[in-house]
Amino acid sequence: MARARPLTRSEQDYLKALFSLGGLEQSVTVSALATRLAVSAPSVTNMLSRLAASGLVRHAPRAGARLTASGAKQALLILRRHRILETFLVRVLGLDWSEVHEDAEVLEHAVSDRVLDALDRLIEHPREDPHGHPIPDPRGRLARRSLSPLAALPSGASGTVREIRDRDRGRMARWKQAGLVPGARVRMRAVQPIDDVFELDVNGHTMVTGSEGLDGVLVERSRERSHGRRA
Amino acid sequence: MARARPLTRSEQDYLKALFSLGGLEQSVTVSALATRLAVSAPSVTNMLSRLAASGLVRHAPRAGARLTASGAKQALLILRRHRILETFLVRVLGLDWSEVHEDAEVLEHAVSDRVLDALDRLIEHPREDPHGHPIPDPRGRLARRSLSPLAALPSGASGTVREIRDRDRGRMARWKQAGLVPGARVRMRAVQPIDDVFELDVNGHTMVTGSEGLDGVLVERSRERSHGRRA
DNA sequence: CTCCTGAGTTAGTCTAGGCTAATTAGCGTC
DNA sequence: GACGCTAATTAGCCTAGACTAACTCAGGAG
Repeated sequence: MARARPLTRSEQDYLKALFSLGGLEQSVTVSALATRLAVSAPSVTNMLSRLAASGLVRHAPRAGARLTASGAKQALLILRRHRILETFLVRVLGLDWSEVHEDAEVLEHAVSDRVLDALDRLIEHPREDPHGHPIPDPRGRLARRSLSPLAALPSGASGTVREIRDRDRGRMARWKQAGLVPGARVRMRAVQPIDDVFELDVNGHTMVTGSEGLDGVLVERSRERSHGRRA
Repeated sequence: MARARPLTRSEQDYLKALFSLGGLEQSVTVSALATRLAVSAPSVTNMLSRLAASGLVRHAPRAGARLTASGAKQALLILRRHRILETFLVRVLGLDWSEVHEDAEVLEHAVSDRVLDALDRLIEHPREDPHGHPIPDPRGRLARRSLSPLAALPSGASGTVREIRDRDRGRMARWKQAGLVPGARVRMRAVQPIDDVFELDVNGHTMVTGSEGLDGVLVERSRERSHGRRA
């Protein structure tokens, strides 16, 4: 429970991964963490017990790990730094939103609170980062939204892209080129589940694609003019 | 001589300290480095031999260490990052120039080349940082200037402040308040070496001070209207 | 009910980069 | 020329955080 010293870089990375894989409730397996962080399973077990000793995670042997309230708060504060940095990198430095992730990943551990606040002020306290992800507030609270994967949109339904979650830079760049960015209006023209082919309108243009990674695109369903087969 | 992997953070810090204490020519003692970096002497010996093995410093046992050409280049490139960051922190984020050093110290190791270039572009490729220090060019070349410590100015002589080198934040803040910043015009009204009292005009205002730390203020002597007792 | 399999843990090693304590090498003094 | 001071080096240890190899346990197949 005693956690006097500040979190090390690795500790922060584990907390972030834990949050991103399991959120606030779900528990995450050792192997999922190992894959995500590109480390071996023993490294994970080892770090988890240390984090458990500081009261940041709960770790039942052979049953995965889950963030405690205090761990979740830390994770959200790191996420906040990450997203503020990404927004800065894109909006002020003009870097490409499909490529800033790695930079933010490093800087989030290096930037002092003073500099972070100044950056946040400079970009005028945005609520969302360039991928459309909501930015936690300074106390670590995150706006909840109910979004669905683009691939789950029934044919005929339409919505607005809200988040891009993919980790594949190439794919993100392609999507960006196709106009599939946060804020874009999309309509599912046709779904052929057998062939795994999706035909959709993106801001007027038609796009045909397989489902590969399409669940990394989250949309907000539109209520109006719902002439699709909704339940 | 073999140096495949990128420099670690500590290695970079040692190179920077070596440059700042001994420049390109002079050799630096182990204890000076230990003091500057706030580590023990054995740690310094240890790191020096590693740097020597990578061909970045020359280290004769019990005779101090000196940068090699390649070490000097690395040091200057790090200095470049540091100074670009300080300039960004002051000019864009509006932080106080007497307080940005620590932040730059951390960020210089974290910022990618891509982000550094973008920052440099944003601040329009300055030649000097907010303390007046020249910024090395992208190939690690530093403009040479001939400046003298303010305390060495004979009475009657005047000049322009070019650099503030102090590491004491409080003192820097005081100087800043008194107008003793890069670009300020100063004239030495009177020097009383016995009492260690200096009386000077700074941008019109008169300032009386002891020599304490005054050699951290570097001025460029004016040639014109030299009615002081110059040699 | 036993056995196999695979996920997870334990044990032991490595590297970077610190540390303290003990030793050595010069250098100045007498 | 011996003495002692201080700077530097050596020796040995520590922590964070990784790794591999070897062991263990729980859950599904038979």
